[in-house]
Amino acid sequence: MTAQERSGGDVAAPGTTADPESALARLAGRHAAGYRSVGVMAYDIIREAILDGTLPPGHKLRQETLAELIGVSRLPVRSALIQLESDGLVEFHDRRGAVVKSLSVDQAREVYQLRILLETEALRQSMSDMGDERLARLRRLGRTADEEQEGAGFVDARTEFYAELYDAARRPIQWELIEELRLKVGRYMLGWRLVGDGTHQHSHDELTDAVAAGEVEPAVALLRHHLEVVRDGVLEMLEAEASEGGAAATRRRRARS
Amino acid sequence: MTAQERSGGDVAAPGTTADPESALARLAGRHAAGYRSVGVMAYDIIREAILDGTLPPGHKLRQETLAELIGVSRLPVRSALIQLESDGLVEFHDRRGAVVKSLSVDQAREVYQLRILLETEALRQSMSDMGDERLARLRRLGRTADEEQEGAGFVDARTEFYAELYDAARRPIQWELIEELRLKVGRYMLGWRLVGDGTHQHSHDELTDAVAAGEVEPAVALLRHHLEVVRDGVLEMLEAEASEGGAAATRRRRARS
DNA sequence: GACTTGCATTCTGGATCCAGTATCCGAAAT
DNA sequence: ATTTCGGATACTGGATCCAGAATGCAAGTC
Repeated sequence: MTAQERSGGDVAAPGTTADPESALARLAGRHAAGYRSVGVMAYDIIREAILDGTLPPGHKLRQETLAELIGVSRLPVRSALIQLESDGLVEFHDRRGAVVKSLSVDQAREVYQLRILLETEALRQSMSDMGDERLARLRRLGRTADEEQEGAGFVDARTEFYAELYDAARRPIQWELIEELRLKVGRYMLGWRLVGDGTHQHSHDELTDAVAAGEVEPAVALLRHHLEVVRDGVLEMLEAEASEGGAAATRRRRARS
Repeated sequence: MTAQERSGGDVAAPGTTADPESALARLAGRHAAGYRSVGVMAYDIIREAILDGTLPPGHKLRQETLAELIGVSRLPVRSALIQLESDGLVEFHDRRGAVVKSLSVDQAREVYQLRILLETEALRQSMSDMGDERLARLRRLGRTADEEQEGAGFVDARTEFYAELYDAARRPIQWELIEELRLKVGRYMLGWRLVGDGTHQHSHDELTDAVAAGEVEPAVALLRHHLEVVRDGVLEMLEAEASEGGAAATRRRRARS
């Protein structure tokens, strides 16, 4: 019972989400199974909680609360937070703890600009060296990605698909950069998808077809278009959130450093 | 691997030769001045030690040794190592500690491929929105970068120059990615520069001229060529090191002044 | 009644301490 | 003599403990 009523007055004021505590506890339960080190478990749990919206942007991350929620000491939590800072998901305010980093509209635009640049190039290079067995894997993964609907599995399936599409094994650094960018917008992506109309459900399959046919420019065009559609959705959502959420943010007397 | 470390140079025997120990101790001295947190100090020290070659690739990083060398506890060292892992400079081997990550020839080639892609694009965008005062700063920084010769200042000056050239302030994420890539090859860059013939000493100035004239494609060509030259130098060095140093350098420590 | 200042609470960052495990060396057996 | 098994060593990862700093509250004063 150490978590007082502060949750009502401090951070969780915008009542859209049920309190992060219980949701995060469930996450911790799912992840409870064997991990080699609790540090990476804490990292995975917090990371997933941020990505699926359990911990919304701006949320203050108290080390002790997270620690007892996950069931470990504060130390692995700190390790996890440091990693997440390098990932660009959380932000440290000197001596005042960490908060979930939020993305400005400009930053989101920048991310998609970079993703288009990097991923179209990755696709070109990947297609210049495409074998049969990679193609088969790609088709299987694409189908799975199109089928998976719910949160965690959906993200994982998509990730595997793109890892294969961009030949992550042979271009690890390129893939690392792309993953970094995808991570930054991951939390907003999911939110967008919930309100999406499903028009682009089968984009993976289409893309795979073009790749299988060896038609580079059409495939690149498809990919670019897909990214642009997602970008527009995310930007729209962010802009709405910025104008409407501005009042709430002001209500919280959060001073910036 | 690195049998020499365990044989005695690592654990005890202080003041043997000009080992990483003493060099790192000097670094720690330079950095001793006021830091808000010792964690970031440890990070800076170890990072710099890796980049300037004091801690060569493959070197085993014992937490306790680093801790007492820097003069802090093991905990901030761990924090620093975690951050450096995210930066791609060190590598953790489960339960067996961390080592300085080395770059394969393929990975180096990939890095430069990505740098050319990202940095030429960054230059194009930056030049489409170039003001007078940015140009002035750029010229000043470029001159400084061409003048600075010795290690630390050289790297810093170059970084500032490119930060201005690519308009890091207005495109923070793009700059972040570029920095990440530069970091990965930073350690090898320096080694290459020591044997460089100085032909490209004034590359910053030339580039600034083209940028000032507003000639986009010539400027991009200059930048690309510069990167290609550096890439070839680094790759050449890495290949030589891989073939000749493979057997000898593993067990025999590399003497560095 | 409002503002300022001082004190108490709380939370982060750091240090020390403890347990688990991987490596290394030696001894014994084949 | 070589190989394998067991114990000792030592290092990493985690937990608990401690100090410093920032925030919030309250009391006193203008």
